Amino acid sequence: MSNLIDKHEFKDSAYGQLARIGKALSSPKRLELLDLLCQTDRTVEILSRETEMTVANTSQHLQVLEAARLVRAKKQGRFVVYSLADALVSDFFRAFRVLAEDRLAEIEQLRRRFLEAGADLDPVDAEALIDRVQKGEVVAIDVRPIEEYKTAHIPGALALPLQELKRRLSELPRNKEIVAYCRGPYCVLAIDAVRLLRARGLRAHRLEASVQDWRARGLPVAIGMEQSSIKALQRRAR
Amino acid sequence: MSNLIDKHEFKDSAYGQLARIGKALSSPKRLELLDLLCQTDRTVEILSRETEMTVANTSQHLQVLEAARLVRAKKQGRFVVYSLADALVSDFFRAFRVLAEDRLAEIEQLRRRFLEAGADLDPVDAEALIDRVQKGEVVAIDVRPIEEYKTAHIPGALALPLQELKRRLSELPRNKEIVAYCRGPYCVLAIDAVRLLRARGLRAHRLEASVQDWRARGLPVAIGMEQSSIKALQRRAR
DNA sequence: CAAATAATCAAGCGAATAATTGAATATGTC
DNA sequence: GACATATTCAATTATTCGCTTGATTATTTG
Repeated sequence: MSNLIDKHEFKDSAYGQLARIGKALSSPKRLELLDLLCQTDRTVEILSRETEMTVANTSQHLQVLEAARLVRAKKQGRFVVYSLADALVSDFFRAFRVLAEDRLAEIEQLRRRFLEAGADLDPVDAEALIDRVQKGEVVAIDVRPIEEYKTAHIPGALALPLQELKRRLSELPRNKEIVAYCRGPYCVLAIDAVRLLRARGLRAHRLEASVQDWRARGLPVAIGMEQSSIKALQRRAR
Repeated sequence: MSNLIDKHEFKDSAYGQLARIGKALSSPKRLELLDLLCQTDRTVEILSRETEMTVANTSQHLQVLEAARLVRAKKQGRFVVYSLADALVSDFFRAFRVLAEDRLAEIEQLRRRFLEAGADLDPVDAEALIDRVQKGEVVAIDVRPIEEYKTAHIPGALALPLQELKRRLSELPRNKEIVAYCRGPYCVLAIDAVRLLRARGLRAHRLEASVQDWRARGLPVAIGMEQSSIKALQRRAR
């Protein structure tokens, strides 16, 4: 009977365990890491570069997330690849974001202040997008790094990472509307892409939703590379 | 253009705002307060008594929750009544608890160690409960404080706060099965109730679900006082 | 208007946390 | 087996957090 615990211990440690998850979500940098891992798996070094932290610091934050069982570490050769512990975590993170945006008007204000310069980057209606892509009315481009595209992307979207966008402008039709998307509301890749495209005289818009938001609405998601993107790569290789 | 912000500021403060919610959820005591407020509104003093904290400390924690817009304070006379900012918060808290239980096996172990003494307090099948209550096969009792019962309870359940249980034992039929419920998995009221009833020779079981869990499953919820509970009160008044 | 009550504020202390730095541990390559 | 690379560990510092104590601000009651 030595391992019996009393009411207070029970309550305190039950809430204490819950708080472990809360603590993991209480640091901006950890949330950024989690958001990145929602897109695709990554090594410590890549994560440290993307979040602009030292490797040691990144490693420590990742260990906090791991202790809360939100992410998992897997050793591959001399790399350690971190990934979400479960798809449920991605869903939860989205719910967390929605709650936060709902509660904290400050986030919305921030976004507006940031977007002010680029005028309206008119968010696009998600439901209508797939049809218009299939009909060839618009070209959807995924401006995230290629690994994230491979993990999951919007069906019919062209893989066109922001870094390559300037060099590959000729691949885009000048007479069609272009819709760019990235990791979601806090990601600036699509915003940059739209600004660049508009500066070159193209009709570009931004889809604010991420692939995860897309999936959460019950819309289909594609994985791997698509023919159109492979062809584009081959054209460039020549 | 002075209020424009750059990418880094945007990203940092967006995640910073998110982290405010995370911080609010990172303290066991704050989670306990939130869990209590999911049941019903309360004044600072009552909350401080229920969580066994000083009033000043309770007040401070509540202000953190308020800053994260998870709860709302309303001055009523010389009391300040805190309540959930929104019903969404209750849903989110449940999702948070589910995620935590899913991730942290430690919580389940804790519960098992705690329940060991009382043997199995056989959790009851929620779906079947309503029918059995209506057919008169079982008596459901809500052992939370009466205010929480009034805010929301399982239809047909008798309001029988744990504190009054000992005195009002005679109201319970000795030949029927009794199902007690309280605030949910981390609440010990129903556990105590079942132990007491069993010690008196009654056939008692515990429903682990809270009213909120009940509602989340799409099952009906009643508010206010029910006839059966009012009659019981009147019988006692005579 | 004074007394009592409810809640908040302000100051202070010890513990926990985030980030830096440099060393240590694996792992793969020459 | 020496070396380079990826990651973690350990020690340090500045900051933040949780909690206590005592004073202060509202509001009701006598």
